[in-house]
Amino acid sequence: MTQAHDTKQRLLDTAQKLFYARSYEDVGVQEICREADVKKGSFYHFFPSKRDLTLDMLDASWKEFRETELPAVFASDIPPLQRLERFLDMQYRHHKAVKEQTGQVLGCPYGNLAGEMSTQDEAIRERVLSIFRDLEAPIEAVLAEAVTAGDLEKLDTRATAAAMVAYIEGLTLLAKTHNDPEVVRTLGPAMLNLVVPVSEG
Amino acid sequence: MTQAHDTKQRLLDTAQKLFYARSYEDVGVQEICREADVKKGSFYHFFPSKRDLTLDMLDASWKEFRETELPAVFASDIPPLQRLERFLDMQYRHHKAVKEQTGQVLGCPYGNLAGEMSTQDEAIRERVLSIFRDLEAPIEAVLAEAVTAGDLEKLDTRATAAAMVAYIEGLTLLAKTHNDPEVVRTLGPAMLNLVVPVSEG
DNA sequence: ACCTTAGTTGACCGGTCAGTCAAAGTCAAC
DNA sequence: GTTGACTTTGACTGACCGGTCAACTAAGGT
Repeated sequence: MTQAHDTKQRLLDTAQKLFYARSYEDVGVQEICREADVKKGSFYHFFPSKRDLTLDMLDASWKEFRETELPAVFASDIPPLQRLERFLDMQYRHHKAVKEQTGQVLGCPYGNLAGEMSTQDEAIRERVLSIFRDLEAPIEAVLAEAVTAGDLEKLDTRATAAAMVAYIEGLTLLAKTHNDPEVVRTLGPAMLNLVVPVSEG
Repeated sequence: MTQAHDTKQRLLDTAQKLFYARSYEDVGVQEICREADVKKGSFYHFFPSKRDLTLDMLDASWKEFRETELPAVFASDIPPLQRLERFLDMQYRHHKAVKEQTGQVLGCPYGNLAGEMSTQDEAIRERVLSIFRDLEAPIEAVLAEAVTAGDLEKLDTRATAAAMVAYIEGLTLLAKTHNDPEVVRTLGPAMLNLVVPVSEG
């Protein structure tokens, strides 16, 4: 009974790991199966296609991140702007740890997929888009709180949150290209200056 | 005599177009050859491998961009900070035009390749890295000029230029994920706030 | 005991992958 | 007008791609 659940979960976990370490197209279902110790027939018992596995993997991966990592980072135990710094620090430590384990900076699993697949698979593009939007929410909340507290001039919290997500993604891509997590540490704090004023009209 | 040069060039141009529209792994040398009307044997006469073609393509593509587009954008006919705005506007217009032609925002050809290939091919990663570094130079020059002119507080021009490249890349990836060039237009100007202060010590 | 259902297995499909090769064609220099 | 370097050609390799399928196993419900 848990065996089936386990097989499916193992496929999801393995796919997540392999896609993140390499790319969607470079990893075949054969390899996912080999690594997860699952026969190919079983793969297609659980998922109608590689693409559907990917969609499920994105949902599961983001759910996990949003429910376990994000609340801790954006918890109200420190002032709002410091939470953004904590978020940046978490990013830095993540890439540093990954580099120590694998020898490489792997970038953002969602950004990687977006860059590779947005023009190729509409469903995957939309899934990643909704993840990006999801990430904007707690950032926007923090910004609103900072404005209320008087730590920040009035600004377009929605647009600024989006700009910050863009900056994080770009920074992560740059760190991947440099293969150096320090890029995130040194350039990260500039994110706090990234302000979009309230649009007039 | 120019026939050979032409065949090679056609392969380069076709590869550039196809890689940009899709991805490195999704485009095979067979397809590049078909599209360029070149037989596969000829491909391997000119390039030892798909990877080497890609390296040559990156060199040629960046050389073209750096020598024809960049000088116009960063020309000294307007104040330094306005040149950054002109750069952003050029980006916006590019993605808008591409979307009108193909129906899709394709992102940054270098960023796409970096995201897909940095963990897979060291040579490609390094080539894109040197492109990113190359792009930082004119931005850094503009920043230095703006500081001299008193338009900007003193800042770490090198780090700020890198942060701006990161932001552009992130913005472009976000626009690709949204499949909407307007992301670049609305969020672009925030780049000008992206300042890294002079590091103390 | 029997049937259903979920899960598993491995052989199999047509097609494509990057890359190889030997032979033929082309053309300029001598 | 022949040589030799450059270029072109298309058939070929072995591996792999995503996906299919029918047969099989195991467990539960009745």
